[in-house]
Amino acid sequence: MATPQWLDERQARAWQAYLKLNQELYATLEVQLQRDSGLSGADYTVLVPLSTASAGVLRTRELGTEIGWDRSRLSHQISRMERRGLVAREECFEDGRGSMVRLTDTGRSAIEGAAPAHAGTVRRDFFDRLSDGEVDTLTALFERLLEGMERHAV
Amino acid sequence: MATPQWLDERQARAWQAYLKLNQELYATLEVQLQRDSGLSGADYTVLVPLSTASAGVLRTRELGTEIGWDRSRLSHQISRMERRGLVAREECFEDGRGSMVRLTDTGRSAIEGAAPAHAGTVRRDFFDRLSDGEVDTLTALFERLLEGMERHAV
DNA sequence: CTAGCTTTGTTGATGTGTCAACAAAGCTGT
DNA sequence: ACAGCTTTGTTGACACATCAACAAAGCTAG
Repeated sequence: MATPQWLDERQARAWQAYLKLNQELYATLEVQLQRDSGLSGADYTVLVPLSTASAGVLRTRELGTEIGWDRSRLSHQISRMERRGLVAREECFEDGRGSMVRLTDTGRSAIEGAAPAHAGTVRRDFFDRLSDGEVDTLTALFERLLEGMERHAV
Repeated sequence: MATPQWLDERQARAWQAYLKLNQELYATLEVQLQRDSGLSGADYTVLVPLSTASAGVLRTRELGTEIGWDRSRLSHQISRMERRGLVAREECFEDGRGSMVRLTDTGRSAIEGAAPAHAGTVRRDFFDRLSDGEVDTLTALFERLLEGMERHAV
């Protein structure tokens, strides 16, 4: 989404920088993750909550809520990850509609192997170039923007 | 890409806010574009440089460089857009390997119809919630981060 | 000139994201 | 009990992104 005119010059420059930064940062993280661990960003996003859940099992719905994905997207992703042995589907006893996702040993090794280098890349390309004060400034601005959007989305 | 532990608390919070903001903002823009103009974000990105190019024609390679896409991604996207009549492929006379992409009348109407509402959404969810000083701060930080990444990418 | 390398673009395969349709189970009011 | 609504999850279709293989044209050194 390039968004040209209809923004003033100051805004256009800010917007360009924001879009470009996202593009570069996401691409870098995706490549690093894939190369060093064989995981995609989508895999990583799914594995993180599973790895911190007690027993490595989560209700599918919970998992989806936690990462902000809808049911379809998550179901497709789980199917692909199941094929590769990263997770396993299990029956949900409390609720016959539901299903559980279990982190396999393979999946746990993958996420534990991937996390340090991933976080290292985030630090190298993001936090190491910002002072503590700047990080706080960014956090405040991002959270303010987010709050505004959530109020709006309703 | 959720990135949990391995960042300190301040960093984790900043990173979460950044990821969430991107997710919300991109989703909002995508929905608004699609609903109000029938264009996707990918369509929009391709149409913008075409709409400002003289005669509405660009060398495919130039277009790709401008928006930072590789040849394959662009070729696939052009094929989909060509099917819908938004652009047309033409022969490149100066260089027999190349090809040109022309913005059709349909494509021009689409981008001109879409731009104001798109920019309006960007303003509403982003710039209207930031002071001029904050916009400048963000621009400076984003550009600094970008510069660091480009140096690194080599 | 021409053999080999580079540049440009297309294609097919596969992973990812969104949408609409569907099915099964749970819930609610009567 | 049960009809109708909601919740949860899966599936198929299609748009989008990435990668590797390929082909054709240009370039360059001998």
